[in-house]
Amino acid sequence: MLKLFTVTPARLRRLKFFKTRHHANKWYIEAMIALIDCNSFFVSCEQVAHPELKNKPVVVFSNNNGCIISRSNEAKALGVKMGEAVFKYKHLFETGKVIGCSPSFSLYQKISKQVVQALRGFSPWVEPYSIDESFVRFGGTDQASVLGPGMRQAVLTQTGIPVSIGFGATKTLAKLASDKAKAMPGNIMDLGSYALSRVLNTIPVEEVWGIGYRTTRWLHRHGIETAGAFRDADPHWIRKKMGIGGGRIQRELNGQLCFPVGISVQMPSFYAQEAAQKSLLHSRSFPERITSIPGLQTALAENIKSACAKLRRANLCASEMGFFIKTSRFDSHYDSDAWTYRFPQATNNENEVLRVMKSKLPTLFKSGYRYAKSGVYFNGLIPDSAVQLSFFVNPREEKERALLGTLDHIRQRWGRQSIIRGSSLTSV
DNA sequence: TCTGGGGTCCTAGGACCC
DNA sequence: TCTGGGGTCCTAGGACCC
Repeated sequence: MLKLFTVTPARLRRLKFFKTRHHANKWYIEAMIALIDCNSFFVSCEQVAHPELKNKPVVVFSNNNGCIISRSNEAKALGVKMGEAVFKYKHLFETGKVIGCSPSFSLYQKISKQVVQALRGFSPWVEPYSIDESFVRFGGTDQASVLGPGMRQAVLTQTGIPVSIGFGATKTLAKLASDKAKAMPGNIMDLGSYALSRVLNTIPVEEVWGIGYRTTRWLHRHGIETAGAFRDADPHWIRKKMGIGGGRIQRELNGQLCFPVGISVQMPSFYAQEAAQKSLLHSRSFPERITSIPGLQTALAENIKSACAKLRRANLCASEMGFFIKTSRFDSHYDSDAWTYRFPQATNNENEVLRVMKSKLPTLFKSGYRYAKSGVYFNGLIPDSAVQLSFFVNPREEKERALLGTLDHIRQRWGRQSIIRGSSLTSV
């Protein structure tokens, strides 16, 4: 229930679409929120593209085929765990008991958009939350028992992707419901229609959206083990100890809407046109450890080129950049160093970024360290049309801009390695 | 000697999410 | 031997201003 405003009779007539109720001298508008969660999304996408993989134990690997990021039900049944290193299941892959796929993120993004499109047929309020999840808002008079199977069928026919759907009065409750839905027949769960208090008392508090590892440990120390116990804890104490975020989660568990649909907490970057993206990061683990400055420089140059290409594709410029190098947290000495730099003028020109990186890298580098990963990030993103041209425009600037646009074009058409700079060959 | 009470903006780091 | 990549939000503390 969403406490919006004092409801006058005139407003009430306009809001007939929603169910309203009166409680403790306040009017509430009842909304119903659904969270649609694609089942084993990356694997399901691979099965759409390669139907012969259906009903088989299949997993999708991360970049470098390092760890497992998606599993089919058959693979789960064989004991393959989410996020685990691939080498731990070497025997399963070598004997052909489990099929492993390298990831194709552009395929996943394409199908993700199709899923969102299918959902838009049911409500104007669809908020993509992650690559495989969307929130959808309905009016209080809509029936979950009708909408659930309808949406599930529509997504399946239009995209081939099976989904689980959870309904609740708030995003937090809908999220919990969708977790439960995975184990329900039909993959649909309506927490609004259940005896909510009893269900919440059976759910471990760490399963609540926004309660992570640190908070869970802290809550346990204070004897709060379940979602129900968290909901019933003293609100002032929660607000004081956990901040504004904790207070919101608690209120949402009580059915009071704090995270409206449409205002995204987090939005996948490829939906950036729907909500301005604020930062952009590109990072990669190395196939082998790197121990020299030239090696790191080559890796960072790759990071920078990819990140700048992303910026230009999105017609964005960055006000600030940063880069980092780190060792592996599985090695004996974990170490991470980063440096940020504010541009005199927002840019997406990789040559400028490269210059900054090359000049600063030697001061970050520590000899004797075995580096495992590098990355570059951009903050303060603004549309490139909004970049204020400096009074003293570098005449080279315009030429470089044109050249980069041409390079982007060629790489898009003939592949990333089709054209490279002579200078990038010498830096290895 | 005694030394107010706001406000804003920025940044680094923590926590969490998928 | 081998362990992903990409995001957001909130808070505390410092600088600065009147």
